[in-house]
Amino acid sequence: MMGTATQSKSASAARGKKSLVELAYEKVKKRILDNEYYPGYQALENEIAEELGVSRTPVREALIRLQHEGLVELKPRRGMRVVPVVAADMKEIYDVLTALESMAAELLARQAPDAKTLEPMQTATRDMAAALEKDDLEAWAKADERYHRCLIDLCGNRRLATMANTVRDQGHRARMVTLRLRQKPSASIEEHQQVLEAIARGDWQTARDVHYEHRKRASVELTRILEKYRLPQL
Amino acid sequence: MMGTATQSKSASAARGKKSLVELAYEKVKKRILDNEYYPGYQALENEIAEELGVSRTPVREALIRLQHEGLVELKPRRGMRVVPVVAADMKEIYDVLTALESMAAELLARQAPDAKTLEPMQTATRDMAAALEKDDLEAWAKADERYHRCLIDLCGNRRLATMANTVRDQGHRARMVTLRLRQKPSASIEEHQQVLEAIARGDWQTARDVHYEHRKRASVELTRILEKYRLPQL
DNA sequence: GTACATACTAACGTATACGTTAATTTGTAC
DNA sequence: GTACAAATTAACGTATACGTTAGTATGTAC
Repeated sequence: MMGTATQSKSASAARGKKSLVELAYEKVKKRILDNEYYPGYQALENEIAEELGVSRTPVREALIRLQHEGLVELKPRRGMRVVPVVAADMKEIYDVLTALESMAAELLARQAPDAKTLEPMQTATRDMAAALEKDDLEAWAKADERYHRCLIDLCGNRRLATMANTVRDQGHRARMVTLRLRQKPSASIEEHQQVLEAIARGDWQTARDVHYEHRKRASVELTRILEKYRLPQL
Repeated sequence: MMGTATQSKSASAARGKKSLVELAYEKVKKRILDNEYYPGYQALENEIAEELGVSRTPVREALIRLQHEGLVELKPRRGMRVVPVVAADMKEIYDVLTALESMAAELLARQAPDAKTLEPMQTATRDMAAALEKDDLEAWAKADERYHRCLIDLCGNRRLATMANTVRDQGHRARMVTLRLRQKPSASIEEHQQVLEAIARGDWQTARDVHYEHRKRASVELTRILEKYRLPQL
């Protein structure tokens, strides 16, 4: 069985420029975010290693990383378990996002960036409007995510960006599931535009405050839906 | 050499309830925070493993964790390197702390906690005043840290707490070094008291805003000192 | 059938083995 | 002495080995 998985594989990995740890990390993470490894799903280190055709070592390191990022739990004899997200978790996640992103909006506004810098965010906002016209919620969600991702990338604070990305990933599944359960998310577009205008004119207080309210509103909306539909875990 | 470090050690580790990874993590982290492994210090996985009397495996896992927490860098052939903190890093760190802690103050205030809950923070603030009377800066710093740690622990958001602790550790060394270079930090005590009062009466906006200004002030003060004294890296 | 003791299994934590390759050293030409 | 090529070294990434032990299965008494 799997006799071909010899050490000569390490050579191909080196050529491909990616370590087996990174590979395992990305694959497992993708499966979790895509809901292929559903909440509560369990698997042993061995199983994943065999699935990916590598030894336990890189899988183990990848799982440890995913554990620290809050996507899986590692229990001594039970392997990894995809951590389910409940309503209370979602509130935590959104509170952290609110804090970090409104700071990002402030930091970006303080730089009073030119139109060219802000264009990715402008484009994302326009794409959201276009997607909503066509009732394409998937596209809307993608554009929305792009907007938020740009914001934290542009703010210039690497530590903040890493942390915000980590918690956003934690809430990814829940956001996807609730996408179809809520009203048309039309308010977001207007709010994004207000934030963008404030940023463009260097009005960091307004940028911060409006973004803060934007996230807070989204948080309440989402939490309410989770409770209304009694979604126990996502 | 080190012939006694056989696998039978794993038994003793189990008895002691702590894995060798945790042990290595804590020891290396302590040495970094205590400035024993100074900024820029380099060491190979092997060296640390031998120092700690364990094999490379747990050391490696501990170092990877420290890397994700921003305390060390791992470079392919050079082992680990303690990452130096420059003025720009300090600004990043304080901006993240400002964002997270002012959210923590808000969250705590929204719970309108009773006096008993807030007592650890009250005590910490009083200890700060007492330490300052005696010109004991070490004690002041410890009490100050206790105040901030209590705040984020009490706010109830675990994710926020973990992240805030991580970045605070990143700035630990710099804070210690600058402790003696700045004016008597007397403003902090008054500000802490204002935040506490706001929290106690459930005034979450004031709690948030005052704490925000408190951190911002500290950030500017610290950054200015780093530049004034031309401290290149800490 | 239930309750408990014993034997067994296998997953993990850690140690060790090993191929690859970046960094260094040695060597050579000019 | 400098510039470049060949040989050497050793650190890492990954695979494999192995002891410990939690969890399960087997067995026995009632």
